Amino acid sequence: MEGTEGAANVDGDGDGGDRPWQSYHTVYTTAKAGMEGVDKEKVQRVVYEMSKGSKYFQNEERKEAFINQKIQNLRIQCAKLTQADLAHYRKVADRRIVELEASRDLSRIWLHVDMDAFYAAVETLSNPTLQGKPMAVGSMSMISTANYEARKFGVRAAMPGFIARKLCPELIFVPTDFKKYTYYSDLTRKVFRIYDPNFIAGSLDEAYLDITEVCKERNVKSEEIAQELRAGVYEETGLTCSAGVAPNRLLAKVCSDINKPNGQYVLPNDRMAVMTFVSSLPIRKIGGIGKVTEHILKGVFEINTCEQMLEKSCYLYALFSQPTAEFFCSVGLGLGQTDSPQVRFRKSISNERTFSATEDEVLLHKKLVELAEMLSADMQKEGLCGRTLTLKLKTASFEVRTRAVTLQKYISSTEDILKHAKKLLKAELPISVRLIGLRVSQFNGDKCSATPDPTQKTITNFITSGDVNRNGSSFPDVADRDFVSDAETNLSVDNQQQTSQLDWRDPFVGNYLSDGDYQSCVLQKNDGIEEVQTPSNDATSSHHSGFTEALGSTSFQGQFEGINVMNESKLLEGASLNSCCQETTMLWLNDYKCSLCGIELPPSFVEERLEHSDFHLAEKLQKEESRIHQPCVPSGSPKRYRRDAYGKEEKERVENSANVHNGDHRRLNEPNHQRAPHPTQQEKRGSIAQVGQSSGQRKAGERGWWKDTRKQFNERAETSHRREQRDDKSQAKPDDNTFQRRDDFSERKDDPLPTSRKRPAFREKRIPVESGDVNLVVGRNDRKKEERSNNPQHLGRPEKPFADDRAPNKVGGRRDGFPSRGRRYGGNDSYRGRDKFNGRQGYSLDKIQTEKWKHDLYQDVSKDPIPQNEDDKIAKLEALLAS
DNA sequence: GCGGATCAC
DNA sequence: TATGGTGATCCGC
Ligand SMILES: Nc1ccn([C@H]2C[C@H](O)[C@@H](COP(=O)(O)OP(=O)(O)OP(=O)(O)O)O2)c(=O)n1
Ligand SMILES: [Mg+2]
Repeated sequence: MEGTEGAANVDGDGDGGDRPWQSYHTVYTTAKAGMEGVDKEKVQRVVYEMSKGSKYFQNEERKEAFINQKIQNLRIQCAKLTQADLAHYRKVADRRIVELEASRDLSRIWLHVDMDAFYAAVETLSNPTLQGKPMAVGSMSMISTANYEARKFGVRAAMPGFIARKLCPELIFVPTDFKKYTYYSDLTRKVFRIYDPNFIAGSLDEAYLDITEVCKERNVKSEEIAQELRAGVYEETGLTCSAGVAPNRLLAKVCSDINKPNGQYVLPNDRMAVMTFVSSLPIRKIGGIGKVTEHILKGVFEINTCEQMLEKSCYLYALFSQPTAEFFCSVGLGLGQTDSPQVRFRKSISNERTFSATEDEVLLHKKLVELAEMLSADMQKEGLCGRTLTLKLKTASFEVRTRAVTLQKYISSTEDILKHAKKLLKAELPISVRLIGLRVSQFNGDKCSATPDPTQKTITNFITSGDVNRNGSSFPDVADRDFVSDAETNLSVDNQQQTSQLDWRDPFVGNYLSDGDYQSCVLQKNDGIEEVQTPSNDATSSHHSGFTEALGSTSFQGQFEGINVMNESKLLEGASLNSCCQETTMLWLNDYKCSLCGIELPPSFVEERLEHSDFHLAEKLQKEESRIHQPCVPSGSPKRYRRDAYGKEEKERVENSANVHNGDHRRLNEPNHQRAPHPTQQEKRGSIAQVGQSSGQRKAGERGWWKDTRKQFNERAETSHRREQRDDKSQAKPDDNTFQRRDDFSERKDDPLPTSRKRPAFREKRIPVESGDVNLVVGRNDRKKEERSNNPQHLGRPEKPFADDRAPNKVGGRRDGFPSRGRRYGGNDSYRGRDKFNGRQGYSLDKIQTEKWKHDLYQDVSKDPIPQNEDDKIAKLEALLAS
């Protein structure tokens, strides 16, 4: 902590200037285990030298500049807070903290186990001659992970191989082999199951086990279980792993990293122990707090440790959304999830490929076909059908773009996917890209293994088409019906003859619409009826889908719930106002909240308030005007128009034939099912790196700082129980292979119940800031707003890698072996917890918006935030906290 | 619903 | 020469 304080005088950070290599984006997260003793500065310099000037680097710089701008804006907002504002947020924050404290659950014992240098260790098992030599799994382009010998040189996961080789000329590269990793992963899970049949598998190499019962039944200490478990894993696989034990998953994960290579650390279920542990813990160690979040918290609030989250809590509540601020505070309290998450199903399936940047349309088309085929195969393997297709492109300059369409029909066939993907791609066309990806989401209920073939589809479409037409959305078919594609083709061809668009003839023959087609689509639509309807349709559509989701999906529930709450609160709160002068008068309730939208705006934000009231006025005028004029659609540039037309077209279709389609699909889909959900869950790892550099202040002591922390933790532990939590590496030496059978894992089925915390919707606070404007503007041509970050799911997470390793394609060149696809999802789970403590945050600084929860906060404080019946409890906790 | 972004492994 | 792939979630529109 001492070092931490020093960090307070951060300043602008020394990037840029004399030591450009220290810019935080060049910092590979060197905080990972095994980086002790590494000359970080040297690594930084090498990385910088090797990257400097590259397109990749330039893009990183661009992103960093953007974030720095955001930091600036946040600082400005901070500076604007008056004493009164701070007092207000102080109150809000304190109240929340007390409530969070009240939710602390120390009854469970969680163990997080994480294999050491997993892929590398497995490779070493296969080839013992690699032992003791610096080695990395991956290629010259990208490294998946590196063994500890290599880490001494600064080599690490996600680092391009050519840079790694620069750092360590003798580095041995081993290609990835996911089958192997999966095999060993299964072996480890077999051991995990012994201690917790419902363990939560994170990725291939990590898992969370609730060992509460085992400890109780066998009357043994958690550390003994950890020892035993690790020994068991070693015996079964010949691989070493590390474990962390704590009262919740978030901390267990942090603990498993403390004595990382082949060690363990136990954090007792004791509040003081937890608070002490967390007090000096760097925020970056927390899953969900990544490079950007760390940079922002450090840059704006000078927060380096979890404890400081509490110290700055009022600022956090003042500048971020409640869920975000709450997450941060919960981290400061060392809270995390302790329940057993419910099974979750995958929400999307995707695939993407990187290749040498090209603008060759034929080539791109080819890629698209391959992706569509693979994706379709994966979907059918799992019996999935989805209605939203998203195309992802990464330009030669590393800028990522996504374009999506939501269809009325659920699709899964290569043809369907391709048909729409081509349209999306074409709209972006002339473009030089280095990556193309496809993703399908919005699954039909869940599974729909049926519909795997054209046959059924054809029938469905046939029926569908009739309905669609009946509804008047004539053109629409293009997008949906498969069989109709013939018609579509014809149409397309015709148009092509008329309008042309040679470039696309080859690759996209028949399926693609030329610009002319788009236009005619639009025209047809207009003729058909639309425009007038559009407005109302949109509204309906939106509402409808929202409703549906709320009913069917837990994850979205919160959102809608939130909206409802907002409305209600509006009504409640401003009842007297709303009922009579809602539209005309805007008041600042309690001198903080807008009576119309609920946004909270401190009195000191004079300009913002004026702007805000102007906004409502404008809104009102606009409404009135539209009432008079009605619809009419302005169109932008041709290109843009094209896209819009496409999207709108789809939307309408959804509306018009939703019922019919749903019926059909349901029938088709229901049948199969089987998706063994194996709820793997995972957590992220918070270890990391050193952005430290960027903050000049702690540069010197940084490495030592955390190291010391580790030492402290160990000492403390030893002192109290004298047990060596740290194993000697002696115990395990991954040498001989021991492989055996495989197994599969089980899943967790408990249903957790939603607990207290409402879903974190991570919005930010939205304090209007004029500076926000600046920010927004900063965005480039298209837009770009600000950002946010989020999430960790210390919970579920699907598993990713999978054995397949399907040869990635490469176009111009090489290809690396990465997990190309994550099948194995058999179940996925990924849950996420919408629950409590997952990290996420959103930073923004943008305009103003109505922030519902903000109001909630306000109400909480000024009215009656705390449930009566809990007063006592709270009071007690308060006393506890005070002590 | 869409697009941009973060995070994790 | 050369900077990955898969999935989830958030936020502001
Ligand atoms: N950006 C990343 C990070 C990790 N992995 C893969 C390779 C790792 O072997 C595996 C597990 O990730 P870990 O973060 O647990 O890293 P290791 O197990 O390799 O090392 P450690 O000993 O630090 O756990 O996931 C990857 O492909 N890409
Ligand atoms: Mg690991």
